[in-house]
Amino acid sequence: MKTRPYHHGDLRTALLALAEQTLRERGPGALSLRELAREAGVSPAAPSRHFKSKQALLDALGLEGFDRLTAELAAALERSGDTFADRLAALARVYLEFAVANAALHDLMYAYKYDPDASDELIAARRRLGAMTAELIEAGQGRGEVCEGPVDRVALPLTAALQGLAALAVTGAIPSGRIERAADDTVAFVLRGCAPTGGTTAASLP
Amino acid sequence: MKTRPYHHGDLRTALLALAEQTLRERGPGALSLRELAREAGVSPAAPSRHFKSKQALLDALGLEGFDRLTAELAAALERSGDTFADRLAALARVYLEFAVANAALHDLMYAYKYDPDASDELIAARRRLGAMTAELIEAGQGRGEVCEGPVDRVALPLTAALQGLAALAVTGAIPSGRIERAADDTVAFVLRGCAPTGGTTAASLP
DNA sequence: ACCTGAACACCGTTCAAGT
DNA sequence: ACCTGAACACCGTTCAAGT
Repeated sequence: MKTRPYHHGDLRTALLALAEQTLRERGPGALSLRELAREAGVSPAAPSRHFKSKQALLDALGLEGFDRLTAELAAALERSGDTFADRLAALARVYLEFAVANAALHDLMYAYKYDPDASDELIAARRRLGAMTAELIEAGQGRGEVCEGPVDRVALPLTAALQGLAALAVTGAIPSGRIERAADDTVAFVLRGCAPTGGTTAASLP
Repeated sequence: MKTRPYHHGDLRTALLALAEQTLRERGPGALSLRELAREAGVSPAAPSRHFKSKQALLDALGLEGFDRLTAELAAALERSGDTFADRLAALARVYLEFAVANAALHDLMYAYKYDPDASDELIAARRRLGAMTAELIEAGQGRGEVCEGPVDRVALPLTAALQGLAALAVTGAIPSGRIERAADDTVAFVLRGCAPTGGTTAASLP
């Protein structure tokens, strides 16, 4: 007779998977540690062995999100062309897709604002993502397709535009049928913003 | 002898004020209807006469935030110069200031994503804010300082950049000492993005 | 090492009853 | 109309005890 073993097997992973499902299907307000434990067939106190608090579980979930997003972006850049315009378009497309397809998770990833001692790992993951766009811009500067100057002065507005676009899409400010065009418009907008001064735009370079 | 009257006087207003204070001082996670009631010197059931649920109180708070922000922006535009560059800079400055000074409230304003039946008033308030930037852009087009075309195709990227900038500032991605320069950079970035095609930028017009 | 059972101090919401 | 008191069905977290 197949009886439940005393040990779950991999409760930590199971809890994370269940949490992500709940997040996706019923939003962050519906996420309860006790309910997760029930769904995993385990006592209310069991999760505390793997996550010292509910916030710790949320942090772990957010970290997973950053890792997945970073991997998807890296893969997309791998496949993309060499011009700054091509690479920016690829980045924007994948980022927006991720944010829309994982709206609640994407929210969580940037919601460590009120965490008393925000998880260091989470901040590090975010920094890794930031490093990707910095590399993108430096390469663009090397090709003469992006205006010169400290990377941050371009990276910040660029990141703001992309993240803001994702926020608009997720909150429904953009009708879902027009998300792709909004993305194209934003990429064109950002390209003009990044263009070398006093000359042609990056998009019009050979 | 001064004894507490049976009626509070203006419980609704008192609850909203207490809620905003808690939000500001201890973040959204610390917001409890019961605690608010305690602080107002009233029974746990009393708030339900004024807000049919906790979410309804949050919606009312968000609505208040939109009203205040809209008023501040309108006042700033009133005082500002006539060029698109001037008006955009004024808008950006005030918006960013508001977001940073009211971080938790600003968050709340855009957090109706998972509200089952998102408050219509809240959506309307947001639309009013959107109308302000649309007017800004149309005026800029009228002066030949913004590229032609459907307003949305400029308004969306512009809004994305400003909202994204606010998000970066609030989450601490921008060191608080460099927020003002980041704002200036973003305004310059947006100006280039909005500029009439094939010509000088809006910033360089007389 | 991993989990249970029971307890503690909280929640939001509802509803009869009071003023 | 506005509020109280008491109840209901939940929470997150802790801690001795079990396997």
